[in-house]
Amino acid sequence: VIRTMARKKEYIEEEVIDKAMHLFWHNGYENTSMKMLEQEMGINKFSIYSSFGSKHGLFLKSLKCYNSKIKNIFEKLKNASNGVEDIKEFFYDSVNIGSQLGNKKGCLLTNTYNEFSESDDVLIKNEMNVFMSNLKNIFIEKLKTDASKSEETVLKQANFLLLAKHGLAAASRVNTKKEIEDYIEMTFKNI
Amino acid sequence: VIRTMARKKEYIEEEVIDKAMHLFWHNGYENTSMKMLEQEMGINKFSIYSSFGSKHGLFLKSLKCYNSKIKNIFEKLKNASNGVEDIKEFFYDSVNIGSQLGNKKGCLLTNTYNEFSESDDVLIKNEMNVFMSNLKNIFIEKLKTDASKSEETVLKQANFLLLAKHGLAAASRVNTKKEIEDYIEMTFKNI
DNA sequence: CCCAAATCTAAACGATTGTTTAGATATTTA
DNA sequence: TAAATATCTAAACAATCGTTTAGATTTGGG
Repeated sequence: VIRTMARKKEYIEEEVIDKAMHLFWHNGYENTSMKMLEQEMGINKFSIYSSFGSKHGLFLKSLKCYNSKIKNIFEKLKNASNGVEDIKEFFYDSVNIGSQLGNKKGCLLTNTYNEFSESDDVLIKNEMNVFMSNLKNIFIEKLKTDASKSEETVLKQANFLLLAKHGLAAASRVNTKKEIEDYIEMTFKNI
Repeated sequence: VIRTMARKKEYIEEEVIDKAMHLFWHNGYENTSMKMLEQEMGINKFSIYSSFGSKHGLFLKSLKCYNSKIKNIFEKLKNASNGVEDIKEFFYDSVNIGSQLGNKKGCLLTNTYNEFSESDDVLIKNEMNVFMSNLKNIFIEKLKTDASKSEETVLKQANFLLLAKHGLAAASRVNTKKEIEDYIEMTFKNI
């Protein structure tokens, strides 16, 4: 005899993941406790564990949630056709999306990259590396649209932009909008 | 009757602070436990508390220890006289000092800045702000040696370099030496 | 209508956090 | 040498960490 659904969940998983994601974004992984997650998500520990298995599982789900939030600015960059100028706009989009999604600073992925840089968490480090190499490939593709650049130049500039993007995300947590704009403008002067 | 020294300390404070500093540098504040500090410093909790009051106090001492370690590359920058070229060398010195002092990545002050960016720890945030504004002032002074730059340009470039330095320290934790060198070279191309 | 199953609340779990304390040990001075 | 005191070891402290469990509550199918 197959029995189906009994009692229904009183929350929507996507909604509570979104709330958890914002908390991790603001505090980082280690400085976000289950107690804080209970309060922010509006459900208790039992529900969190039955839905996501562990704090770590919830964090991975939050990273995927963040990825889907920023997907459109990646798509925008991919589909654009003005080369370097599009990358510059991508930089602006990247720092602006934080204020759009609840006035958060920096980038959750970059924050995570930094927090876990000395860790040996394979799952998360892999997630980070995929993100980084994807971004680098997009940069390369965009830079290649300028046929006058040698392949060596393209690679060098892609590396430069990758570090600049990483640094910008880190710095944007503690610097003003004006300073950030100046930084982006100066960065692309060199390309 | 005034009584003086009884039993002697079996450790030198400066030495154990140095070891604590390296541990904080590697793991950050929150991810360094008293247990780890006991092992690394080679003394037990009682001694740590009697010498430094608290984990927080020990961390502040570690920051000061780090400051004294990097003091000479700051002095070198101040006393040099080739303008922007000196700042560039300062960037190289900054990333190299980590490998000199025990193969550590990034900069303890920048790591701390990032870890405490959303905290309300006044003492530490103040320490960070002093460091940042000092650095900015040095940049300004160096940039001013080129009389052809307007004051506005000097300020803009100083801001740019400050963020670039911050970003470099963050990125240097996860990037290769080659990528970092490329980044520095590109950064100073148009300054 | 009743029983099985899923979800809820709320308490307890052992481990670890930073911090404190009790008592043994060593050193100095009178 | 004896009394005073600073430093040592090692255990205990309360609070919090992430995780699990026991039991009440709701739901749906037979």
